[in-house]
Amino acid sequence: MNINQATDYGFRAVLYLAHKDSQEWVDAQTISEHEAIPIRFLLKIMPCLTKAGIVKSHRGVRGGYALARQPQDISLLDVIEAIEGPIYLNRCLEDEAHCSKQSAPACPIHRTLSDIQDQLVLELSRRTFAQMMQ
Amino acid sequence: MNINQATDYGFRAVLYLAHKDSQEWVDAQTISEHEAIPIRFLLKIMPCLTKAGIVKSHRGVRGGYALARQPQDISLLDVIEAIEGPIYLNRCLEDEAHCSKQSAPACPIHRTLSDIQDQLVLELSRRTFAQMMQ
DNA sequence: CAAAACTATACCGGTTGAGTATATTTTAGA
DNA sequence: TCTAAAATATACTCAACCGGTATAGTTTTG
Repeated sequence: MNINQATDYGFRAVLYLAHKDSQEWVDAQTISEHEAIPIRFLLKIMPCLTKAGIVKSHRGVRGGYALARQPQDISLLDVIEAIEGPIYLNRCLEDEAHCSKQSAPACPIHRTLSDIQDQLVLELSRRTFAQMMQ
Repeated sequence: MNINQATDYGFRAVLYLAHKDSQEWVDAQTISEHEAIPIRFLLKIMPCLTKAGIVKSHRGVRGGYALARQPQDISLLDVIEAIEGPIYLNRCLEDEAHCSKQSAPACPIHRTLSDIQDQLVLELSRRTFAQMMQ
């Protein structure tokens, strides 16, 4: 029941870029040093963020990364889903076939967890990087 | 970011017992059959629930399990913590030493996740098995 | 004392997590 | 045009965890 380390590093990388001018390319080495993220691991994480449209990248000499959207338009949920995929509190909420009783919709546990998951996802989508910059 | 299968089975076992008379011992075989839980796996999970004071057990002939508390006094959180231990959305929320920047309290990401974790835990503690029996 | 039940512990195969390594591609600029 | 700086793709490693099974032991009733 937790966020993985790659996602945590992703949060930090995005927050770091949020403090920079979005016209300026910041290379992975710089992010790595300032945020204490292993460089090779960071280089594996960043493409997830670019594919999700959170960050843009530029290769070659003087290349690097910059935010692709405004900080107020990037939520914690965006980063989590970019790196880990969708959130499911229980595997039966991902695919009802996982319920060994084959009764997901009628199951009160399923319904309760579904409610709580919805609240969690909503809350994560409300928290933006703009809020965390202050 | 999810609840594991043992916990899911734990929810079902507790909910099943909640529908029974608490004076009556229900054996693992019966729970296993009604809730479609692999018997040997269930037998590994149940001691977590007894140690947490959620369920009581009785060995020997005509032994089994029964709830140790009223359904309205058992929350989803109780069962999760009994089986998985405490909830931490991020490993830095478990132990600040995990923060590679060594700045957990000052970190806006840490603070935000901490807020969200508190909300999640509160919500899980509000949902009781009595509510799920209706 | 025998059988029915729970308990403790160890094992196992598969998957995920965290991170490293290597080779490739793109680009700016000398 | 060549070189160096950067990102990308892919594969690898090693440990931990997950889901489940197996074995042996203890307690209790009748």
